[in-house]
Amino acid sequence: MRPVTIARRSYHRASEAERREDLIAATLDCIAEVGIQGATVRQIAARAGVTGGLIRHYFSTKDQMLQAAYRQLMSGITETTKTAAEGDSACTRLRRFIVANVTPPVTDSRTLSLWAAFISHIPLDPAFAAIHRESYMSFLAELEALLIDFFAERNRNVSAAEIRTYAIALNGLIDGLWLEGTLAPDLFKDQEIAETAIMSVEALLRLAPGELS
Amino acid sequence: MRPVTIARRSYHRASEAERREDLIAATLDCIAEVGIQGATVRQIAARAGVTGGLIRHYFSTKDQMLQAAYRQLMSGITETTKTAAEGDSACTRLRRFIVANVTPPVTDSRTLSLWAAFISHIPLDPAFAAIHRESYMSFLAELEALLIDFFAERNRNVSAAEIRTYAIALNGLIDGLWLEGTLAPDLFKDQEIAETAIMSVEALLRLAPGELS
DNA sequence: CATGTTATTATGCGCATGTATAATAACATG
DNA sequence: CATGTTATTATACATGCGCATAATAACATG
Repeated sequence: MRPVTIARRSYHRASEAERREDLIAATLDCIAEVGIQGATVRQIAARAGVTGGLIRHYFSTKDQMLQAAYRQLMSGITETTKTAAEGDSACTRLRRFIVANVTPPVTDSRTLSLWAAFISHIPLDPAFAAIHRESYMSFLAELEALLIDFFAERNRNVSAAEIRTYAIALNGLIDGLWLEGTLAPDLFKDQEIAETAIMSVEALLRLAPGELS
Repeated sequence: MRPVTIARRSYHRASEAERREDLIAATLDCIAEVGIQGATVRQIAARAGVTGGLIRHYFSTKDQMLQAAYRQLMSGITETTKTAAEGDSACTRLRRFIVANVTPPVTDSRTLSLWAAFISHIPLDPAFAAIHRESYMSFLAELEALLIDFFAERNRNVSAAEIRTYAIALNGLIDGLWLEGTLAPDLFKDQEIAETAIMSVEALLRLAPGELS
């Protein structure tokens, strides 16, 4: 046999940060499109434009890559809603925060599919449970801060314990409406979920109807 | 070679109904314990006490078995809470229904893990979406019936549209509290979730504090 | 421009997967 | 008690999986 030169793919050496980002993005894309079962190392690598072996260079195991993807998903959601919650008055900020959580781009079937896939791993793997806990507590803290400002603005005296209870209830309501509104959007009229959210929060906080609008 | 008699497992011929039930139960057990990734045909069969090949005798594909399992999971939950919602007055029935939804055995990490695993398949597979829709609408109908009775009992006139809005909001709240209370039970004091649920529903329905207890 | 480092490709291994098919044990029926 | 039906076991097959390792192309450095 004479020596044969085997053609080899040319490639680009990326920085660690951007390669990791690409791999995580590809992981999320894969899970969203073909489920966590179909999100194989090879598929993810293909979607990221690299070959399978590279993954082990950035993540010691596939599971660790999944955890990184979960972390990024949740911090992305938190970021989006936090950005939406801006405005002059505390009332406006609270309203915008609520609406943002039950409106696109947060109500998106891709996001939901990803969220659920990771949620189902929480009882099986402590690492996923820790990530959930962190993002849940951060969400709760954000909500509590908004509520404190809101009540201060109205000179209504509310104890820390009450704030916490309100935050838990509001978070539950928002989560549930987000879930159902995203899972079966055609069951609801346009804006129905957002309007229901606002009306319900007014009631939950014992405000007068329309006080939040 | 002389003829060899190969030993073969002895077995019991079960009725179609009970075998299907066993297989579905084994499927749910498997998903809950090792996730949807680990729930392989062989593992499920082993847990049901049969060999792998049998599954194809009852389900034409693994996916169809998963769908059957999802259907059974949801109808089980619906059944449990419906049974809990009994009592003399509509007020009692409504209160018990709410509490049942955020209290064991419904708040159970096994149930949650199963629920989430299936939810994540909804955007990927219309068959799962149909099952979700059916169970959601049945839940909503149950809630609306309870609310109609409740308002009738108090001679409070509420339109059908308002009933629907209330049901959507209550369902969201219940779902969300169930979710968070089950995912991280240690974050909450004993009964905190159930008490928050009752207080919140009172507020949502614009009742006086304590009116539901 | 030569050299060393390493990010990336390429390839292989052992094993598990879902499904198809043939043999057979269990039971129903007459 | 003989016979036919079929639920169940057993086995095989092609494929894909996660992970390990060796070769190499790309780039940084002097």
